[in-house]
Amino acid sequence: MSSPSPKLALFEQFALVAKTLGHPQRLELIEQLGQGPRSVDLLAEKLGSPIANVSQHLQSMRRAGLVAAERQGKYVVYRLADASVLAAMQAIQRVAENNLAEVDKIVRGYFDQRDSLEPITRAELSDRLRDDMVTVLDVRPADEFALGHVPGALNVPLAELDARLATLDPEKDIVAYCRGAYCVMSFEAVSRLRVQGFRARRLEDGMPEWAAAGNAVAS
Amino acid sequence: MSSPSPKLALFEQFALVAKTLGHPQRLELIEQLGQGPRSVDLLAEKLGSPIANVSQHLQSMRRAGLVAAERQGKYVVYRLADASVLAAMQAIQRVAENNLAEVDKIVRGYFDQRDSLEPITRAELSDRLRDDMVTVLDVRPADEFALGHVPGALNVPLAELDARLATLDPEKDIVAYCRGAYCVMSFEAVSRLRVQGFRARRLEDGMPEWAAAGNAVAS
DNA sequence: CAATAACTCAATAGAATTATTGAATATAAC
DNA sequence: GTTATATTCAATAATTCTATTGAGTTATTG
Repeated sequence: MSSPSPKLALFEQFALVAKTLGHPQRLELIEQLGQGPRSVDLLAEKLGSPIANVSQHLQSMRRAGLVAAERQGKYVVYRLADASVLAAMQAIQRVAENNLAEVDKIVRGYFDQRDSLEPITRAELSDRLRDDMVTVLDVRPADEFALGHVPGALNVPLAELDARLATLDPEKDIVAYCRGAYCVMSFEAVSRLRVQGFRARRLEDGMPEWAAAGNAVAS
Repeated sequence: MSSPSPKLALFEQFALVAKTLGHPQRLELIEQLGQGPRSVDLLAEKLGSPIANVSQHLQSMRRAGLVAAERQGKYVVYRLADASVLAAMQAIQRVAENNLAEVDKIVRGYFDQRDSLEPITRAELSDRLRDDMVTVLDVRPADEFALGHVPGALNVPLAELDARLATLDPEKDIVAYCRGAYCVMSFEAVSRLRVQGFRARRLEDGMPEWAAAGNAVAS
């Protein structure tokens, strides 16, 4: 805690933020919180981790200015501190995407269809939405959909995709979105839809970005 | 290295990037490399750290995709992997700036004049440069200036500021820039210039950002 | 006012990170 | 070739981080 120069003191604060972002589980928490405020309980369930563990991660994230907490009855509800947190996570993803061969390998290695990787931009989707030419698929689990989603989106959780193929209009293009840019469920959904002959693409990023871009979140 | 789900594998890669950003010394290295490629030797001298230590940090940064290295004669020259690295560092600074009271405290606590904190934007500076109404001061040490700077800037290292006050035109506004947005030398310079009656402000960010915005770097 | 649920706290052991030291390697200069 | 310089490597000890466990708090429910 003893920092002689203000420069070092500042860099220590910046490092605290970055270091706190540097843990997979905490990134997952940010991904979840990007969709809206959540209780410790629910987050722990989503991550499949012990509550005490998640609680500690959340507290270190609060100390680093990444999240804020508020008690609501018997729950403590955490939310992202502000939009800059998602921006920082995206900036980090961008670095990894550009410069780590491993990232490319993981994405390409897991999904066989190359074209399933080509995303559609938000602007493009907005255009085509006006003409009603496209079905927007929210492939997150039903409980996450229920807690907030983009208006007009159809909730088809990945687990139910096969069962609900018949209800999808094969004449329309399909755009699938998920939690965030690297939520793999949208990759998987598009891959499987294409095998079935649908014209499907995934949105370049997920719920929080699209909601932030002016599409109100329906609860 | 055993990652069952591709999702976790991806998040581990992202975490690697963030974790590697999470150390003050490595952030300082990025600040230095933001100004241009540098040898291990020079970086170690700038940071005042043992060469072996800096070398190890640089190597971990290379593994995380933050920097690239190239041997040039007996030197090994490191550079930032790409522009996304600086963007990520800025995004992290933004989070700290918005959400950590400590950052505000450090900046405001160290410099007494509040108005010295109000930065001028790049766009504003560009406008006023056309009318030749402003002196642009590069307050970095002479060796860093020599390795690359913004054309038209006057190099007045902080250490020589007092001695060179007489050579500055008191009729013109002064804009001071430094290494990056949080390089404290520009704060200090503006503060001291104001005490002497100059109309001085600092640029909202530093060398790399301004150079990236289309102002070629002169060597 | 118990009983329960949600969360935090404290303590601990294991793992990872860091700085330091001195040896090893690669290149250039002589 | 020998020497000097720049960098990396390897080994170590000190520190920090992480997950786990169980106990302690706060708030709701009956």
